[in-house]
Amino acid sequence: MYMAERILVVEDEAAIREMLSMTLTRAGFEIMVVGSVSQARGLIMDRRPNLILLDWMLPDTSGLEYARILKKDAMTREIPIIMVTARGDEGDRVKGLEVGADDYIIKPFSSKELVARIKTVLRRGAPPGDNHIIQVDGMRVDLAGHRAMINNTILDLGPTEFRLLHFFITHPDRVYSRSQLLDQIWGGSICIGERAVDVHIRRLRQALATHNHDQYVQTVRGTGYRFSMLV
Amino acid sequence: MYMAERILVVEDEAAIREMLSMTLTRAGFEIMVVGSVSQARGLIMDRRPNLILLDWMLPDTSGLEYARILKKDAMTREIPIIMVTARGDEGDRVKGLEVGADDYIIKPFSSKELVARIKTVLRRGAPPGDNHIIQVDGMRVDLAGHRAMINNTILDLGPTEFRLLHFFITHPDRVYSRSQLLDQIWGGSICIGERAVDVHIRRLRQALATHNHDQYVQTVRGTGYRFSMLV
DNA sequence: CCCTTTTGTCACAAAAATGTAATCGCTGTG
DNA sequence: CACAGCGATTACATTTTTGTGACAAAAGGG
Repeated sequence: MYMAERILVVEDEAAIREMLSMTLTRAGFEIMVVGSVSQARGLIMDRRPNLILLDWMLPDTSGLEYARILKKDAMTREIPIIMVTARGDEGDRVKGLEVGADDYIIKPFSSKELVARIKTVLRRGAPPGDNHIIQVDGMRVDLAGHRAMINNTILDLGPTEFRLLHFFITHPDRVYSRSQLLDQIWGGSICIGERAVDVHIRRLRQALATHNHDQYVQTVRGTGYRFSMLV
Repeated sequence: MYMAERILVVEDEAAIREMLSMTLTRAGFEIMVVGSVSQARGLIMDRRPNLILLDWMLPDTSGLEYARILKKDAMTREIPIIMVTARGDEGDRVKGLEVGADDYIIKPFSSKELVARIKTVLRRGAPPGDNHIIQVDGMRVDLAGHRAMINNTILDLGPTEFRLLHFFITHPDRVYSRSQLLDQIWGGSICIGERAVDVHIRRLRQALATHNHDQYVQTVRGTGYRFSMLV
């Protein structure tokens, strides 16, 4: 099962927005489009994108500023950013890259070029050397190494269980319904019975249980599941 | 007292030069910037750098050629080199590594990535007198001699397997997708089926298995492969 | 130009992951 | 206590992904 990469487009010009959504959808990406940084903030926490296409000029905060914020927050640092700029000014490009953007593209651009760059950046992944490891109470999730550990013992997880644990550990203390989890972990546009979530929750619990950490995955009757350190 | 590492940047594009000097200075390096190989020659004797950042395309001598010269001269052989290549030159990177470059980075790159790579290469720093041999847990990869050994026994590897092992051993504990490996080891602009990676992984494993070191090459289902000392 | 080595592809085998459905078990309610 | 509602568990068929061996094309080396 191929899972589409999710791209967040932050762009205020309606015409460009339209063009982008058509191009990217046709290229097989799942896209979310917003017109301002404030809208982006809300979305990004709930539906973490694999890449952000960020316009330089925006109505509220400037794209540059937002990129800086994103790259400062450990939560979002890993998400690659492509800046979209109207000017060909080299100075802008330098500033953009300096803030931590991964690439930039100058308007007007061909859709082919855009898609090519997006694919390159996605494939490149995070730079080597900075192993962004999330660690909570003896539990570690290493996204780059695609490994989960408890007290230095490697946890044996299937792909879906790994994604589930990663999602949970980055979104603790909050209940998610089965359909929300399907959206988040399986991707937006799939059709799977909700009960499948139960099964994967169980598989995750089983893996955690070997180290007596299964109490962190909690059932909220009638609502869904929650990951929390508090018992 | 800590002495800043000195980096020589050889780059002809003014914009990139500017970005590099700002980035590297802020990262705490002492930097020297020149625009051509001939300028570099003069400087390098007077003020020996700890690392050279070398553009692939230069006005006089090509970066590749200069790297070869540097690596041939006993005086400069120990200085690590990072090649900077433009998108599209990717196919040639193999040559860069073979000539003795320690790493390469593709334009455009984020400043974060660059700094991370520089630090990695500097940390790796070859002990004096040692002809660039990377050694981990009884495994040795001798880039100059194009040989790999385990416990003083020479491993019989094909060229591709050698590059694969070299890449893995210098980038451990991190999963790489098949397409990333194709990029890194074969070069970006080639068209090869992704499954070719499987085959070479297998050949590498076979070679390592004769010394019971094959468990280090690990499959991460649905994602790619990883080299790690941790089982 | 012949011979050897290296490479990439393919087809099939093997293994692992996944989603479903049937069943079991708990909990609260009337 | 029977029942309904909901989650837990299990088994299993299916699908997806990887491993493996054979093979022919390509690349080098004499």
